[in-house]
Amino acid sequence: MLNSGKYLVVITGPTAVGKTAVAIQLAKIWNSEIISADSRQFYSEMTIGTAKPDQHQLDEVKHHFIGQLSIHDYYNVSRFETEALELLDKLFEKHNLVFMVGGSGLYIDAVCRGIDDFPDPEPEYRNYLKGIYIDEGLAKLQEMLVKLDPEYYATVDINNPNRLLRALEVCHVTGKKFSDQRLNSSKKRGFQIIKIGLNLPRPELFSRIGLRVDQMIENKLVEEVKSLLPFRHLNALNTVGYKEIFEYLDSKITLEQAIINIKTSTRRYAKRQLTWFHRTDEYKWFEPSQLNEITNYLTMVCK
RNA sequence: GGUGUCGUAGCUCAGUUGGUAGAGCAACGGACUGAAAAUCCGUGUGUCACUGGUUCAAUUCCAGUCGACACCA
Repeated sequence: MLNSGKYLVVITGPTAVGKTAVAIQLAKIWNSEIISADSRQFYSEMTIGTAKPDQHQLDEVKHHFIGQLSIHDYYNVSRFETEALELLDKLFEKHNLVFMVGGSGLYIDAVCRGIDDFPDPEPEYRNYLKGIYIDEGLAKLQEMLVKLDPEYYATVDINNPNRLLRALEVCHVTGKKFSDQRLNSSKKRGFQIIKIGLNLPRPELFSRIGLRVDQMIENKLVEEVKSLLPFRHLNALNTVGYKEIFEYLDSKITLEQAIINIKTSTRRYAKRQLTWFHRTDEYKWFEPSQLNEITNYLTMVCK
């Protein structure tokens, strides 16, 4: 049943552009709620380094998917797709517009167009593959994949260990070729989707990134990271702002250098986000200050 | 003041037995369906400090100038 009066408004853009503030303003205007699509703000232990909305902002508008996980939990895009869709069903009972805000392009796409169904990975087998990668190198993984799934091998980036590992893992768990199951099809959703991108001229964005990193340090980022030191091997902590402070805590670099490195990594991350968002021309782009224009646009589009 | 070493990409440096130069990092561009703030790929952007000399040809050799550092006074 297609519910044409329901709209998911996606608000995205590079890190530090000012998505949170805009989303809160819009959600207040429509008296609605916010689904976060930020793969690092999920974790309750990571607050300062992920620039989560502060308590005041969280009190203004109901947010979902902020701090609902522990860094010790296993999570992935597919689960996010399922959980976000379940939640959207509920939210659309009360709201015509629901806002999804975040910078994790893959997670946004999973909600908007879906992701193919695969069984959950087996941790033991994943570790086994990782062991092979470490002991025998990339070439061994390539050799394994070309035998199991030559079609995928021909199209995949064979220098990217993550891609190879993933494909091998799926072949093993399902007993079928990865390429036969990777349909890359678009699923129909029971709501309309409106995509808004926020961006700023590069120098302005970069200066905001610098300021925000300085602010994180003032807000005691180092303390937060220090408390997570025992868990540094966890995937959640393979994150900009945390990696660099770990190096500082290891006395490999000075704090000053760590701060410079965080700014650099964040700029590069912002660029990667933009590359992802520009894959499609589905986004209508605004500057974060154009709240009136965005509001008018939404009013016009959401009938 | 004297002697020595150095001055090459945004940064750290390599190199050319004389034929106008290349690595890492940064920067810039891109890919990406269960790790995605992850992971991976591509691109060299240059008055080789300056001025003169030798030479067919100088970033390279020689002299001077300037600058940095070290040591000696």
